[in-house]
Amino acid sequence: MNELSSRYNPAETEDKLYKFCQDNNLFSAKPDPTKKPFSIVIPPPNVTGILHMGHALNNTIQDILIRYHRMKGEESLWMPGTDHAGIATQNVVEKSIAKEGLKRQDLGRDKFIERVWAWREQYGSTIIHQLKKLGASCDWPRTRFTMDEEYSKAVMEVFVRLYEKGLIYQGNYIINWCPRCQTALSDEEAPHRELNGNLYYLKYPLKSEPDNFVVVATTRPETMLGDTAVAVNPKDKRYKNLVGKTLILPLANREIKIIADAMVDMKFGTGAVKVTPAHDPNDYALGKKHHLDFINVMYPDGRMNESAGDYKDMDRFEAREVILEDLKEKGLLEKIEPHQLSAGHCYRCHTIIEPYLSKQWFVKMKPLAGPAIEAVKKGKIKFYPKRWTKVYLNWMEDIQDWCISRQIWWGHRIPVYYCKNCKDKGVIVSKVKPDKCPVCGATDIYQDEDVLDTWFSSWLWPFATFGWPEKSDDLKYFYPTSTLVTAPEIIFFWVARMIMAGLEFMHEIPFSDVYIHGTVRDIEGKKMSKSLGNVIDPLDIIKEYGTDALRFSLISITAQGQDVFLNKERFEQGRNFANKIWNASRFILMNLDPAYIKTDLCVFFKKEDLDIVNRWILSRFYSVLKEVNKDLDTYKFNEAANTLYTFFWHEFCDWYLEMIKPDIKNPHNQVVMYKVLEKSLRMLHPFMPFITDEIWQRLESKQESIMVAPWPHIQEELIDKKTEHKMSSLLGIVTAIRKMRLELDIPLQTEVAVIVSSSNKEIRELIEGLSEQVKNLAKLNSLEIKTKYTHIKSSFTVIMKDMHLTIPLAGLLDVEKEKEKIQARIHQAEGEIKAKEKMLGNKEFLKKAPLEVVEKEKARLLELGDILKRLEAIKNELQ
RNA sequence: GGGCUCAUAGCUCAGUUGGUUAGAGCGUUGCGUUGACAUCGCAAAGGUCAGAGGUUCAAGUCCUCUUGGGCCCACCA
Repeated sequence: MNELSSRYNPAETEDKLYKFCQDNNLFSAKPDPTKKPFSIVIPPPNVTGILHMGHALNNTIQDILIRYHRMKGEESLWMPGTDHAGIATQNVVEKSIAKEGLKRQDLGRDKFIERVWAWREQYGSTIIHQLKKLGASCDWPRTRFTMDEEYSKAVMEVFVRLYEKGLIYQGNYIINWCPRCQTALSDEEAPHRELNGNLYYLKYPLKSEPDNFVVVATTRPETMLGDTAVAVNPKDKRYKNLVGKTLILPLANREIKIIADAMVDMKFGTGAVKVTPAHDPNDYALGKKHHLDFINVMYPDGRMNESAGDYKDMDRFEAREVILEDLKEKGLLEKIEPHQLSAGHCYRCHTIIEPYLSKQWFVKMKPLAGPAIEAVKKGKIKFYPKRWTKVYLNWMEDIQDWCISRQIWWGHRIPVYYCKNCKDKGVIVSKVKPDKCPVCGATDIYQDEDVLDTWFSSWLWPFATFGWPEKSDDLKYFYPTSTLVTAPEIIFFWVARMIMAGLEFMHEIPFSDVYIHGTVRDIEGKKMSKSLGNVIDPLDIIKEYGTDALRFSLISITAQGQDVFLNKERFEQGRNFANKIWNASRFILMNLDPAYIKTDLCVFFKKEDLDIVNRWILSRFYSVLKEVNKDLDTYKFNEAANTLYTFFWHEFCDWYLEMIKPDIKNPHNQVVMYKVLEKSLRMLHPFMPFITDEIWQRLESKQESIMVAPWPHIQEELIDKKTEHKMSSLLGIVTAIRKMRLELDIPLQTEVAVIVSSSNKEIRELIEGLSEQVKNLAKLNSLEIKTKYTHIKSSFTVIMKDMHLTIPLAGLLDVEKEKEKIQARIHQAEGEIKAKEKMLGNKEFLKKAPLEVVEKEKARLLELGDILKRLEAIKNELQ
């Protein structure tokens, strides 16, 4: 057996142990019919990604689940991979070639794509390396990439199937257009943000009476050049006799009509709204309804186009200023009011998006959403915490069609082909490029320029990673996966769509549980982001405190579904805990006779032979195990972590080890301290994989990782709540004695005897029986407890040598007040007993409630009886 | 406009279908380093559980309202 060095060194051990596990294939999983499968697919990070705290939290949670289930004997697979992240990656590579003075257009499509692949080759596994530093026990040889050849096949397959089912169509719509990225964005990719803008009031003269005007209000005056009508509410008396009349659109000098539509809000602005069907979604709808012209006044890059006349080639915002100047000059600008407005922003580059009319590909979502709503409503898929269910359902029930085409180069190219010969007459949708046109037979065939939205590949992740559409063994065994662990911001992007895809293509849900964790924020509640400069880099924390410290601290503050507020100091807790584990283990190793290692706990002793201290710690251990199991099964990671923390540090180290110190060579103590340590290590392992493994491998003196050790079994017979209760009273007494010693300023070596008398024989005996050990407690060396104990903890009689002293510990005891308190407690206990009796007498309850709950209630009832008796004894004593 | 969420110690937060004396970490203060651990130990101070009302034998926990934060969704030009 090796001795442990005086201080744990994370840097040294982490890489060594991770390599050990990888070399021994401990992370790999394959179908095994004798075992229950447990699988998680990683939310694939962007290839451009670098590890941030969000990843650290997300992946630590997954790793805990995987390691826990693996130890429980389930065939546990954590499927890793990365996402090609269309726009993000293209942006990165564009930036990199810009250093050579190149634009992607200079290279051309094929050459540019080559550069992207080259970039991916070089930097694409950064995030993977970083996940390994985190201790993630993924089955790395399986690593998938959404642009892999095999994966791409699945994407094509899906497109074709949906098209053939009539669920994919092409159409002209107002979409969110990013003029910088020059691509369409889905609604989810264009979040609205508040802006301080202006509301401009423009005067449009009437054709028949050029001195009369209709005033319209707009936030985007540059779009006026594309106006093809002005709309008013038919109920609006102000405009009633103007409907149908013609206006002259200033600057453009075009004639436009005044139309009436109920969509117009009379209260907003002037009640008259300019209609620009090509540049606004509402106006587009009006345009369709009233058969207006669609005049597009912008180039895709946001500059004004030839329809804008004199303003051609100006940037949209520049044009706005010039147009306002010109209108002002003509006296057609009535006023400008400051106005709070919200506008969509590109989620990648934060440019204000332009609602833009263009031809795009869409997926009809309603038919896909139906089954996905059902699955959640019927409870086949459960969200943790529950409240996300509602968010999900709200969105699904009002789902809009999904714009899936993007005008970028990096991504899955849309499998749609056109024949040059019979142009526009039809499209050919095919997984592979056809040799000739099926209509005219011509061979001059070209592919649609657009690529698919990145999410169009990631929504297939839970089955495409297993080789779908092939019916692989992996797919059969590991699908549906068990739990999805992700952040709330991608419920719509990803989670909902995966559910739809799973049900559509696999005819089965993709996962049964969805655990949504909080967002990692800084201590001021701001989202951590590079631009704010408030980032705490997990890799820095790993360097400074160790991976285990990072993981433990993160988990211990992650209450289910709450956002995580972080500052660096939080990680000290994890580091200190690691240190504690290390030192306790070191102490035990120093004092352990190796002969006891192999001893079977149950064979070695009878429970009745153990003293209360050992009985207590064993009972506590198994109670903790039970709690941790429950917490992990219900995704309460912080509670599991904190339960373990408190048990290990404040019960096992602070009390148990201190109490057995004087008699540490006693075989009972030897076996129990060793067993509790080694089982605790196993339980701590999912949270702190490295330090537990390092200690374990030395404890057991064998070349085997703790990760393949079984998760401890609960031994119900060793759980003894009564003993736990007794012990906690006892510890309370000892604590009180310590306090008393301080207050009396009794030097450590003074002989003190506390006389304890009690009507509770059991406790008295307990204290007497324990006195040997209590006597030996650290800093209580010469304390001997003899007899007197009263129920009232705050008062003790102390004998110093032969001098009797009665000392109220916490100030003088107010008997009247104390009586009142006791009476209140009695009242409360009686009330509770009544309620419990009623509950246990209720047949409905007994029928419905799980056995466990009933047992718990019964135990509580018994306990209450004891409490009541005790309270009454105290009451009598006070009289 | 609709929905969600939060308010508990100086700070950051736990608190499991209502039930024993409301907890932790950090910070503050005092005492303690003779072989596990100063990345430590023992203790102290610090709470009208945001406010008001209600249900109950019993409310931090359930209901209503008020106040003040945060987040998401939505077609206010």
